[in-house]
Amino acid sequence: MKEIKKRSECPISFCLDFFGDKWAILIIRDMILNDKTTFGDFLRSDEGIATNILTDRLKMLETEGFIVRYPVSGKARIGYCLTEKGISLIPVIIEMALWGAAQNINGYRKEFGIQLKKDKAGVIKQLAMKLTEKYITIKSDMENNFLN
Amino acid sequence: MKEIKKRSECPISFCLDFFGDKWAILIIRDMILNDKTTFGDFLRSDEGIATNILTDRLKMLETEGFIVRYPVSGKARIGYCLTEKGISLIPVIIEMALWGAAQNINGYRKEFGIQLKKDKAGVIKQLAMKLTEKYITIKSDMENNFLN
DNA sequence: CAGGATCCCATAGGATACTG
DNA sequence: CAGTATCCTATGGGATCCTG
Repeated sequence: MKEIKKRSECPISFCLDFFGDKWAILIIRDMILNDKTTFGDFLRSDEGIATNILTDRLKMLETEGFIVRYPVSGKARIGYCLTEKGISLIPVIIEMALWGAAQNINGYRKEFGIQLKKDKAGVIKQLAMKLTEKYITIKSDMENNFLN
Repeated sequence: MKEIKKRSECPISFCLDFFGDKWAILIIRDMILNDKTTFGDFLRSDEGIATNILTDRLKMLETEGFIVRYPVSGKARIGYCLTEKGISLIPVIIEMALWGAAQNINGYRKEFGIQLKKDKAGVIKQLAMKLTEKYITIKSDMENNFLN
């Protein structure tokens, strides 16, 4: 598994050492903005991640405490959900989205960029609430199943 | 020179395709937060960038319009300065710093994180003003030298 | 469908020595 | 001091096939 190497005590460098991994962030993005939860969901993103890379990054994100695995019913029997630590990345992701949208005005998410500019704090709060709620539900479900 | 590959139309992916380069961001960080301007300055950062990598990234950042080279007097005859495009990265850098500081509370920049939490908008504005002023001065200097 | 296993190669980037 | 050049190795990651 690709491991995170801390190169210095600088918080920005620290952030980059994790965050600099392009694939990992795209998975987080998909969870935050696109409501994706399963292996297949992530696989189908436009950037075209390979299965071995996806497996690797999901493991890494789980090991580092950004996401948790949980059982689901249906064809895909595994889901992934952001933890509090994962949710804490929302502001960084949003700031990246704003910058990317500003540079890349023809991108298909121009609307999203504009919405963000209007009400960044609101969007962040709303996303965080939604994801936290989901996380809490899943956590309690898992604890209950464990007890039974 | 390492080239930037755009993998999709997503603004976050777009941001990552550039921003995901850990070395490039550390150079930008040094310019924004540590007032570094010369090759030697960047070389001396804690993360220990190699000379070939540094050269490569400086070229890339210049090509992509994030920085400009300018002549200076003294031992180091070349300086680097952020353009408007480079300055536009401040909010992303700051958000990363905040996240990094929150995760890595023992880092030597805890104080910086706390200051940021108290007055993020103010810090961003102040940094942007300072850097813009510098950029404008250097730009007009260079234009004058070119005319003479 | 989730993910493991393999093969294989392009390339990032460290170390080091050199130049103007 | 600001790069250049070269060598060399680790590894990221694409493609493909396999399994429970």
